[in-house]
Amino acid sequence: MARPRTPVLTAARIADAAMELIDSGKPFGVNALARALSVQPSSLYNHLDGRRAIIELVRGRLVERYMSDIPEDLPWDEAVELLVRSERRMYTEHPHIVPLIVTETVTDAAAIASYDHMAGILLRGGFPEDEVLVLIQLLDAFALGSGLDYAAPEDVWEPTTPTLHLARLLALQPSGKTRSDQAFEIGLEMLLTVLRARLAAHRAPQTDGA
Amino acid sequence: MARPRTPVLTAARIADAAMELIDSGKPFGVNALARALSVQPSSLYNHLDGRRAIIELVRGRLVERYMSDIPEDLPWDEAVELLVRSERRMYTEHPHIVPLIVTETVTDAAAIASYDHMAGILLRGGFPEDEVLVLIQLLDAFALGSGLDYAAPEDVWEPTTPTLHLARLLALQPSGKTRSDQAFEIGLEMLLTVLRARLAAHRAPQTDGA
DNA sequence: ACAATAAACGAATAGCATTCGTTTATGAGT
DNA sequence: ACTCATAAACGAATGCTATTCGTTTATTGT
Repeated sequence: MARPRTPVLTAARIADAAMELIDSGKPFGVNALARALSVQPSSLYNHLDGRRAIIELVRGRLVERYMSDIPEDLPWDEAVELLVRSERRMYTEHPHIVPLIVTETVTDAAAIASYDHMAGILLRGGFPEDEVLVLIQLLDAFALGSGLDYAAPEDVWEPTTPTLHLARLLALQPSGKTRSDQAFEIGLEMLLTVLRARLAAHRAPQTDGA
Repeated sequence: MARPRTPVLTAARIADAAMELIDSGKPFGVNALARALSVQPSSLYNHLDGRRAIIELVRGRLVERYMSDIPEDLPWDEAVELLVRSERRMYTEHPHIVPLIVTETVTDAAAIASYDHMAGILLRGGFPEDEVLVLIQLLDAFALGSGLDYAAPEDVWEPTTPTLHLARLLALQPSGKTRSDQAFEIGLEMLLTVLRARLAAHRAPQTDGA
């Protein structure tokens, strides 16, 4: 086959198929994706720059789907809560994307824009410039870890040797997902609490009576 | 060559070579490791169970090296601080291990023991059983993220499109490592603060005047 | 109409992890 | 001391992977 009369592939079609392949749980790869599209692997390179680009494309799709539509006029802490909840939902509903994106540099425009959005929220909230990045990173790591834990807590820790506590704590809770939900709520509440406290401390640094 | 008069490989030798290969920054793989050991890839399987086992072995080595020797009689918050600092140092001094271990289930005995140790500290500190795991996960994710950021902040976010804040915040600080150190100190202080506050709330749940 | 580009294929490359059969040396048991 | 199971190496083979390159042909722009 040479150039087809009507194009077989599009970045969008590739992204859709990639998401489907990833969500199916089958191992993701360029060749496997080409097979799913009934196309030769090399054909994909006419539309994309290889594996990493495909993953970034999928990341962008998900970010657009889950992280857009955050109202602009919310108080900073409500906006942060909404963003973290959205990000976690993204991971819990697409858990197989997580191992693929955690090891890749974020270059996708929508994803960058989302982090930029978060930066703006924190800056407008009053956090100092040299703190915003670490806060974003902290919240991001929390959302990511929660998503991973939701998908498969036993895929995080798998004790083979006897433990004093860990095995019991892992087995303690009823359903893994209910437990993970509770854990997420606890963690989110803690993070929001500490953010609010820290902001208050910045606004009134003299009140610690030193 | 058949069986050599004196064994060429040992699990320890393999682990050493694997650490060296990983730390060198060259791509890690079974074949590459075998090449570094002047051995056929298949020979490694006489001592180990493949790639994942090698990575877990290296994880264990690092955990033993960095996470042991935490005094038993410290107050819980000092012990937590020491553990998180140790873990972060582990990642900052061996950044290339991070992408390898984040996607692998923790099975190594020493690593499990370390998390178990942390669980014991938090339980003895007075945290409720159904909170300990999420706290460990939060601290772990923080240490991991900090280590990654220290090694290469530009490997986390790489804006290609113009941003309102992110690019400026990334470029703001002098040296990446100094910035990352400050970020780590801020994050750690926040986490310890929120842990102490939460523990106090557990001990005196009636004081919120509901 | 013609040239440049776009988009497919197919073949080839170089790497990967893993398995299997073969060889031979070592160590244990009698 | 002899035998035999085991240990530990090799080498070949398998079936993946990502990527590049040349070829073909259809479409698009001038």
